Amino acid sequence: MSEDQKAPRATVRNITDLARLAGVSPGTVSRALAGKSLVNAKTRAKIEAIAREHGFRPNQMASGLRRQKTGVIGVVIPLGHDTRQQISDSFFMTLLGFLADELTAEGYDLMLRRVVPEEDADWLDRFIGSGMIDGVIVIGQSDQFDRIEDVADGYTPMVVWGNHTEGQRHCVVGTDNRLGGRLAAERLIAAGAQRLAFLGDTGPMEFAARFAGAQDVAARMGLPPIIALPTHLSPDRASEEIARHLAAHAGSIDGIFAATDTLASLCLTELRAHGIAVPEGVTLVGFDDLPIARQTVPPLTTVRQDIAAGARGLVDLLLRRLAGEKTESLILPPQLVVRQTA
Amino acid sequence: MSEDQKAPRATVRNITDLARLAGVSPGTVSRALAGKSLVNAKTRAKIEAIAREHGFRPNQMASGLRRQKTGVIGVVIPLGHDTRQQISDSFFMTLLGFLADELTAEGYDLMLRRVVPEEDADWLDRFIGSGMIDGVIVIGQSDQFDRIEDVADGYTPMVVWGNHTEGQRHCVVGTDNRLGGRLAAERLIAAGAQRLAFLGDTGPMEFAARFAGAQDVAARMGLPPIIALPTHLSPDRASEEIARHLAAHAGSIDGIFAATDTLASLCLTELRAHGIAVPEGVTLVGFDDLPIARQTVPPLTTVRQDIAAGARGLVDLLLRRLAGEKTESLILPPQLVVRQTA
DNA sequence: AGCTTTCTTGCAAACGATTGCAACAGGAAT
DNA sequence: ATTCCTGTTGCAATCGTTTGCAAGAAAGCT
Repeated sequence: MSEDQKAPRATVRNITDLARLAGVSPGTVSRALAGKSLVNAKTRAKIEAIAREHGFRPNQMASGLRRQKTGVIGVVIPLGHDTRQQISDSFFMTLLGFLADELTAEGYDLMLRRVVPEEDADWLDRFIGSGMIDGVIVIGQSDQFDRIEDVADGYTPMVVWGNHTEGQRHCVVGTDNRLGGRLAAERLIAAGAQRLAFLGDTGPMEFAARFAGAQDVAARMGLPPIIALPTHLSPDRASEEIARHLAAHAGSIDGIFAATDTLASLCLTELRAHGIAVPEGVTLVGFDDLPIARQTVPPLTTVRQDIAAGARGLVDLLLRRLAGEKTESLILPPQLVVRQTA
Repeated sequence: MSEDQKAPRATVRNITDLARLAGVSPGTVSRALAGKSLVNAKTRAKIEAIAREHGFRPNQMASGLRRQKTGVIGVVIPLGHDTRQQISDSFFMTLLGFLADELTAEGYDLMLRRVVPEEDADWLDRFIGSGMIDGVIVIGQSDQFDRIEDVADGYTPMVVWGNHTEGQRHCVVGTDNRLGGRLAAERLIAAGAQRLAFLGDTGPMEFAARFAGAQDVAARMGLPPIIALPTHLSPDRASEEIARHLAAHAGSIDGIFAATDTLASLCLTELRAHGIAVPEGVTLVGFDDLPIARQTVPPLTTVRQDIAAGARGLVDLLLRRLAGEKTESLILPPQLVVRQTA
């Protein structure tokens, strides 16, 4: 009777409290809750019952401290100069969503951190050294390639989304951007364009590679070099920049390769505003194949990145690295999706 | 000399190693690194120098365990029946981006967790009880209102993004969806519509409130009740569902209130496919004012939610609650943005 | 019965940082 | 010179869980 009254009242804050209630030692409770085989079935049942009744869960901090692993994977997004935009960038966000799925499926939690490398040179070491994460996924190299390289040798459980460069030391997962750029340029040319432009910042490595790929094709075909029309990525700034570019190069270009679908979509809007028909007046190809590509008017021809496969690759490689394996980078093939803008 | 050689070689894994190098006790190192005032300036400088030289950072797990606070805020997204879509949903993702900003600015880390309540009834308690987080932000009530209510009394540091219901116990931040619904309906009617439809699932509370608000207006104006055209949220399924709805109700409706801009955009595409002009044949209003709303053809009239303010509110309230304050819910006013679809 | 196995369990030492308390130095005040 | 501060520092307990080791019990073997 007094037991019936006391039991629910007692708060179980730790394994020791629970052990007392169950009449066993803390060690046994730990083993029971961890599902180890070395505990008697009846004892385990009893412990589990009490735990359930009190809604008790072992403290992950303590567990993490003792086991020297936390069950948390860090995901860090370094923001370039263009601070604001990137995280709201659909591509990264979609990737993040898939990452969350994959990590959850593998029993890991996800710790998200945005960093501005310019304000905090130490961003990567700080995250890694915090002791809070078992491994780290870096989304986008931004302009931090060197810093990532510096860390790569000393810290194994790291995988990066980005562009692959010959001989680099850090493990990367990403689309073959150069090939993607080639596909885009080939399509523009096949659709009749001769004087091409690349729309977007060529600073980030991924974009630079896309630009280079397109340039390859132009050179091979004997066309004039592709001109770069730099923009920021945030929609508001990009829109006016695009308008300016269009005004400046009105008649001199007939094919545009946009660094991302987002830019392509904005470009489409500006083209309409300038009374330029697509694909009749100018052909246009985007990159990513985000959902928006299907809904533009006309629907956007673009180069598809398989984001889900990318997320799967990132997590898979990271887990293998956590298991001590030495892994190679993973380069995914882009795929041209022909719709109506080129 | 031997010191010069030995110092860089020695690995500093914890505060004790560092203390040995500095010739002080671990306690002093802890105080120095924590920036407490009770340590001599010279000692502190020396400790900091050694720490920097060895790239040492105190282990957050241990610190968290001892201090009983982790510096991490959990952000959990409960996924409804419609598992896949939600996290890639632009609205939630944008909110998440802003949350990351705000939390970072306040010195907190963000632990992201997706859960499927149907598979894991215990999702909220599990997260809270993990000991890994100081507080939790729930993004979207989904169909978990009751469970959230259950927890609200026993666990203070929780704030929820969602809809406010009279007398609820958990602290919520959200847009006044009912008012938003009224604004949308009023606009549709002002633009000449008489027979309205609501496009979207009316299950989630937010959507139900938007629907109800619109219904209020229809009733007040003496119009026939608004019919609900349910859809899923994932673009692929939604598209065909919208097509079906349009086929079924072709001539019988002249104004559509879409639950989200994403749906509105899809709807616009389907309307075009059906040869229905907007706004001449049908008027259309969306909800959210996502970037895409500006880029549809024609640009979308919509009801704006101030996502940045929402994120700020969530974090602000959560911090106040962490400080022990008892806070009220925060209801943000929606704002009609008139473009060209109504 | 005596001895080896096989299961279960308890004990106690970690994991690494924090912090109340006490101690000690050096200086100021008496 | 004695006493009292004030400012620094060390000591050791603590946060809650895990786990190697050893002990005890039960069961199997000769």
